[in-house]
Amino acid sequence: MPTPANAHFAQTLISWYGRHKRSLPWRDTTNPYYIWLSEVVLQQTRVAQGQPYYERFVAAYPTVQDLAAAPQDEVLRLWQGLGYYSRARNMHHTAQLVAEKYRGQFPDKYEELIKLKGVGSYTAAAIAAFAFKEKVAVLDGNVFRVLARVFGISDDIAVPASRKIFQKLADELVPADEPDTYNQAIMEFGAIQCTPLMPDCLFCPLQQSCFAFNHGMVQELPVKSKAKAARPRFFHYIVFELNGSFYLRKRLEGDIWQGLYDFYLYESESKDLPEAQLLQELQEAGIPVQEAQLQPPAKDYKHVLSHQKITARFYRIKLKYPLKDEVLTETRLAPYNVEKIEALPKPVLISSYLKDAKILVYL
DNA sequence: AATACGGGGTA
DNA sequence: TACCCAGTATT
Repeated sequence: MPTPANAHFAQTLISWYGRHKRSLPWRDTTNPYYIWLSEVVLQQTRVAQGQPYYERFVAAYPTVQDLAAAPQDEVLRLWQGLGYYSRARNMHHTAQLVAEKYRGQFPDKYEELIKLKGVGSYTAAAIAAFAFKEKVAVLDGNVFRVLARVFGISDDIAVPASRKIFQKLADELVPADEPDTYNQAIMEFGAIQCTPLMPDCLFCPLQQSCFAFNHGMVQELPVKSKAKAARPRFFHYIVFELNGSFYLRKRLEGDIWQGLYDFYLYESESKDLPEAQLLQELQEAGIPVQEAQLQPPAKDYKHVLSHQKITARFYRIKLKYPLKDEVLTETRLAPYNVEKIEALPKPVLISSYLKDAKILVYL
């Protein structure tokens, strides 16, 4: 049973939610497939950014069987631009498992859900609560923030060990009768009212009982240690062109953008790479290129990820003859015409270049 | 316990 | 430009 204080906390949030909740497509269903889809899309992603993707996925794949049957390239292409592409790969994998092994039925318990690839503690709790009304607490960034402020918890939310503290409290707060509404409510409250930067404390229904507000610590909570600086990387892309087709290759495991397509890539340790050295590298890779063929980069592309700061240059080369088979095998490059390129899943950096270079005109 | 994995929003 | 956001899998 919740303590009176806990019951008040939950009731206050549920009441606030009734008045302030946004109308979002995944809130009108208890279909675990749609709820799972929305939760995976929304991992590490703002609602405004994820919603169009969710709608496109539902339209393209109305059932888990539809998603399971889709080619990976198509799934990744729909995911293009959302980032953290392992989400899409794991989602696809899980769709195939559910379709084939579970007869299209998602597990209906937290303990089973969390075994699915791409479903961690947050997503398992979200599906269990929203689709099956299981009494489990979701713990996402919003919940961390709201609990840290209201209850005055100063543990660093960036360190995994703190999770136990927050999870225990979150678990105690969930009301047995409406875990679904309560979990939606606390996340929505964090996203709209108790925001990271300028929380609306003036009109907050928890103002009176909020530790952070009462102690002037709203700016200080939650405590979160800073991430280390992104590592710089320098990419030199060679864009081989032949009769209106361009050579691309699918990226492998072990680096960013696994499963997405880009060009022949030479990476250097520092920003500047003499053209002669680049030609030398190509020569050694079995690709004889004359200096005259090489169209120098128009500009530097800066592409910032949370953990890497990429500077990219694109060198376009019009070939007179196709690349040799040995080279294609070695580099895994293959020629694609413009229509094919459009359909391939590509990193945003590659899409930007394709647009600037007027290779793809609609994006 | 620490690190890798995207991209877009805001001040 | 600089900083902010915050789930899952892997090491």
